[in-house]
Amino acid sequence: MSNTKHTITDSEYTIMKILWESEDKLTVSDVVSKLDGADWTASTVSTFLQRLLKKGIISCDKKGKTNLYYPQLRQEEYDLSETETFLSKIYKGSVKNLVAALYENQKLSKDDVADLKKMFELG
Amino acid sequence: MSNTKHTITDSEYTIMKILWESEDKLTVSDVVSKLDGADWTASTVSTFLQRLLKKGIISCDKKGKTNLYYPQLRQEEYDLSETETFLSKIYKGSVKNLVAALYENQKLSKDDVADLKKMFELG
DNA sequence: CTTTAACAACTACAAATGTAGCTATACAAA
DNA sequence: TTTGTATAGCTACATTTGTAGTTGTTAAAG
Repeated sequence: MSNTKHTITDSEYTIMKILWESEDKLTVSDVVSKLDGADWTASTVSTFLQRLLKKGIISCDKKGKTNLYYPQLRQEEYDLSETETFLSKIYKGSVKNLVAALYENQKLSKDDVADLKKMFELG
Repeated sequence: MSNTKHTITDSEYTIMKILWESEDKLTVSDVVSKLDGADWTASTVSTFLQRLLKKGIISCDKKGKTNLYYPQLRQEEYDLSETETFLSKIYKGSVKNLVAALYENQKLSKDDVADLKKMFELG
């Protein structure tokens, strides 16, 4: 329906992962304390949350003055769409091409190969 | 050594694909005429080429006044690095996770599956 | 030799992105 | 009740990205 196809930047994605991982709705400082690598100020995190809100990718409830943020988009949904974009950009849309490229460049461990084999033998 | 790790934007990547596909070094208007979807002016294409030059991702020779552009980075090299960045961002670095996600969401055709199977049986 | 078409180089500018500082307010501690 | 602390809601600003106009020059065409 509403083709409000907004992009999520890398920084925003970092925030989204935190929201997706959490069962509960989170405040700004909840998010800050869950930041791992990135050390952003609360102000910065707040800006990213505002931008995500504006894009309709998250929502929030108000508990008094405090905002409680939560996703409006499921992670699988977003990840799949990103994956398809990526595959068509680099691999003409074919996973096979991707896997082949990694394989040919010894980027797959024996375990990877074994796991993939197993996965397909059941299918 | 020189950690001049520059990023290639989507538009720049479109240009790079054209340079990679060509055997010969290309002028601005060669590139323009090879543009498929995107219709950019020569000016725009020229800007992208200048930026790629500045990033050291391409070089050019001068033939009189005209510049002849060509890649300084192999496509496989770039694509692999992009792929690894992508995999770690979305799939914890594991191709298996990617393939599994696509598989579980019926994003793989029977042909894809057959091809992948074959690929691993030989490995 | 003069006009023109092509091109490089520069300048420009709006939108998106990364990053954070203020300010007013509300809630909790004292 | 006063005071500190967290927070939301601006505002701000540099950088990157997408996109193109302008200018000066050169090579080709006539």
